[in-house]
Formats: sequence, C-alpha cells, structure tokens
Amino acid sequence: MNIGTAAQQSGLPPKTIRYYEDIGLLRPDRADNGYRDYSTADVHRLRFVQRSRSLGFSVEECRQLLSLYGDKERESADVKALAEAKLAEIDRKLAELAGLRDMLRHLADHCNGDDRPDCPIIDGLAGHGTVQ
Amino acid sequence: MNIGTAAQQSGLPPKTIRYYEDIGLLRPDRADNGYRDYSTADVHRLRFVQRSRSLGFSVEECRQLLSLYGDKERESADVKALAEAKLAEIDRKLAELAGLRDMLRHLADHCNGDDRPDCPIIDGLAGHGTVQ
DNA sequence: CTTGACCTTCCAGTAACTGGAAACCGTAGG
DNA sequence: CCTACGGTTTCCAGTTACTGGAAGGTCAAG
Repeated sequence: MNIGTAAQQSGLPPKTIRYYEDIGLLRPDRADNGYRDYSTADVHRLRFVQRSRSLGFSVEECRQLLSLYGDKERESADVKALAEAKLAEIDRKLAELAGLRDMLRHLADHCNGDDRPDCPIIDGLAGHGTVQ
Repeated sequence: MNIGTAAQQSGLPPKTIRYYEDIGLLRPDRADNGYRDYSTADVHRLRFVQRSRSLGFSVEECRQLLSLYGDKERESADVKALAEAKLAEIDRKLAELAGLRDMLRHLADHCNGDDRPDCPIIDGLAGHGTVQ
C-alpha cells in the first residue's frame, strides 16, 4: 500500500513515516514507480511506534522494542530483559497516569475556586519525594 | 530553595527547569544574590510538568493544565472543559498503555522464536483500524 | 583566602518532527 | 491525446523541547 494509506491506518502523518525511514526504523519496499510500498506488518510496526511515542517512549526505545516485534533473535536473554524492564516502566507510567487522572478529576470536580494551590488533597495527588 | 534542590524534588534537570522559565511556564522568585528561589508550590508545578511530559503531553498542554493548578479563574467553564477533555485523553492513554503492556507481556512470555511477526495474538494486541 | 560545589547567562548542538518548494506519477474528464 | 488534480518523490529550512559547554559569580568549609 502507498504511504497515504499507511498513514491513515497507523495514525502517523506521511512526513513522520518518511522520517522514520530516514533514521532506519523501517525499511518498506519500493514499487516500480519509486513509491514506498507498505505491508500490513509495516503498518503494525508504525502503529506500535505511534502508540509508544504518544506514551512518552523515545524513538530509540521504540527501535529497541521493535526488535521484539518480528525479529528472529526474539528469544535472546537481553531482548527478554529489555521487555521486562519496559514492562516495569509501563507499570510506573500506568500508576502516574492514574494519579494524574485522579488529580485532574479532583480539580475539575471539587476545586472550583475554593482550594488553595497547595490544597492538601492536591498535594497528595501531585506526589512528593525525590524522583530518578 | 535553590534550583538544585528543586531539581531533585521534581525529577527534572536544572537545565530543563531554567528552560521552562525561559518559555514562561514558571516564574520563581529571585534571591538577593540572583539565584532562583523556588517555593514548594513551584516544585509541585514542576513535578506535575515532569509527569505530564513523560506521559506524552506537550509543553503547551502542560501550560494549559497548569492554569487549573493554582489559578483563580479555575472555575471558568472553558478551563473545566479543558480538564474534561484531558481526562478523556488520559483514559485513552491508560487503555493504550495497558494494551502495550499486554502485548509486551505476551512477547516476553510466549513468543520465543515460534510465532510469526504477524502472529494473530500480537495482531490483536497491536490494535487495528484508523486512528485520529 | 582559596577550593569546590553550586549558581548565573549565553550560545551552540541534538532529537524528533513539520512545512514548503519543485518535480514526478497516475487516473479521470474533455 | 491533453490537461487537471491528487498523491508521491527528494531536499532544505524551520520548530519544539531540550542538552552540553564555556566563562564567570556565590558561598560554606577548611
């Protein structure tokens, strides 16, 4: 399929898809006329990258994770370790996102002009302590 | 407190905190010696931005969301509408993140060299159809 | 009173796009 | 067959969001 179709199906603009090819994230076929020709597997990869990027993973992380996704050396120990590490990071992100949702929900529902910026409930939701 | 302390407590590097001031996301006090002086409320904002950024929200989205967080006009209808819209987006992100986790879990656990790149289970987890 | 860790500004570089120009491809209408 | 137009190509420049490094000021400890 052409880049426009791949763009629609992956949720990424054509420009971005070409950019991902430039940096070697993806190697689509070329048709005789020079047009890029994407397989459904390519679209799955693109969609995967779109998701991961929108959730705060870097392109380099995506590149590593793509090696899990359709690579023969998928069973190697370090690739599995990478997956486990990313799973832990995803769980952290899930918790942070849930916290953000609770905080926003609270602000939208209950903080209509009454509470201070340092309202204790918001303080709790905002999270404390040292990070990283 | 100085920028180093604010950095530790927010999880952001000092460079990034200065950058956020450059683009007007934050207006810390200045001590007599010219050093930036951060309040705990400033740190809460920074931590909020750190979280939101790491979860895929843009700086502009953070700027808007910060207006919820400690602003007098918090009760205005459009600000509340913004919060609701962001809540919907967060729920979408939560679902995507959960999907990503399931997919990675599956790859790490069951796809050790046996399954095709277009393994039907992965296909299902990767998500299909048009986005945006 | 010097040393080292911190802070300041400024300027340059990087990552990840994004927009626009100029030209080629491909189909549908006249 | 010609033309229009929508999609595609490459290339180059601009933007967003940092990030690194230089040159110098501040401050508490020894």
